[in-house]
Amino acid sequence: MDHHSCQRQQADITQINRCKVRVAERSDTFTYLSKALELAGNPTRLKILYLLYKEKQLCVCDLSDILDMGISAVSQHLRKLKDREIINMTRQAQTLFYSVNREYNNLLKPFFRILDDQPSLALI
Amino acid sequence: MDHHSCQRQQADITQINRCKVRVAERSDTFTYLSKALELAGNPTRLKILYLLYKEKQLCVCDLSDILDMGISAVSQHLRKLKDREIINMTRQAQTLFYSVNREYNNLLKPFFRILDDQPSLALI
DNA sequence: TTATTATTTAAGCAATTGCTTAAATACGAT
DNA sequence: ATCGTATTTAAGCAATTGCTTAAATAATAA
Repeated sequence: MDHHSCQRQQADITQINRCKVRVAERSDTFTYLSKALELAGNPTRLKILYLLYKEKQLCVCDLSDILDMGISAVSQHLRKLKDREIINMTRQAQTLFYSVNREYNNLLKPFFRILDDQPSLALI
Repeated sequence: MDHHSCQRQQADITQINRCKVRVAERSDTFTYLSKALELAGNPTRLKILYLLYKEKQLCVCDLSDILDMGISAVSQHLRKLKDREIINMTRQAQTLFYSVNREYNNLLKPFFRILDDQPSLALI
């Protein structure tokens, strides 16, 4: 479908075409990044990811306790993260431990750093 | 409401309490970051943000052309970004130009860099 | 085997998202 | 004033999200 109903007279055709190329060339990267950001953009999931980053590994039960949420609700967040391979799972007896996948640990590190640098409010 | 129905026997109470403190101390930062990531996590909005970053400023009409989407749809994405002050707006005659707010430009720079580093598929 | 513990999965539902279409607003030119 | 251009805003709706509750699965212990 065409949408170019709006063409302002001073539109810079060169700029518009350059932008179309930028987007087209990076199509896969936009998909990759937006899927990761979409998942990290939920406050509960961002907390889960940060906690896994700090503690190396946690189980659904720990997270349920920490976040004061139902186990099932947390489990479903973990499932979404696991489905996109943002986190890994390992079993130790009955307990399933989750950890952040190395690749995504690096991708999200700038945000984890911001959370690390957070000055403690407890000092006020 | 209490949710701590699950208490595995080997649960590390010290770890759980440490995590609760981590989350509580960073409550505002989690909110701030997750709101930004939530907005950047939509593929259309990530493209808009990257294009504004590269081109300094664009109007809704340019973006509509580049992304092959209706002007109204793009305008509503811009509104969400403007409401959270992720982008700024300046008028030049009839045309409204949008640009990325400096603070969020820095916050999202790691992702913009990944998009910049994207090897051109045109070379294959 | 049966029970217990730890967890996932399925079903259901209210709230939110992202689009479409149509109406409203704002500035500029005649 | 009136018209054209550029854009936002409102209304409506299908699709998705994130929770709850209840049922299913998996490993261990008795």
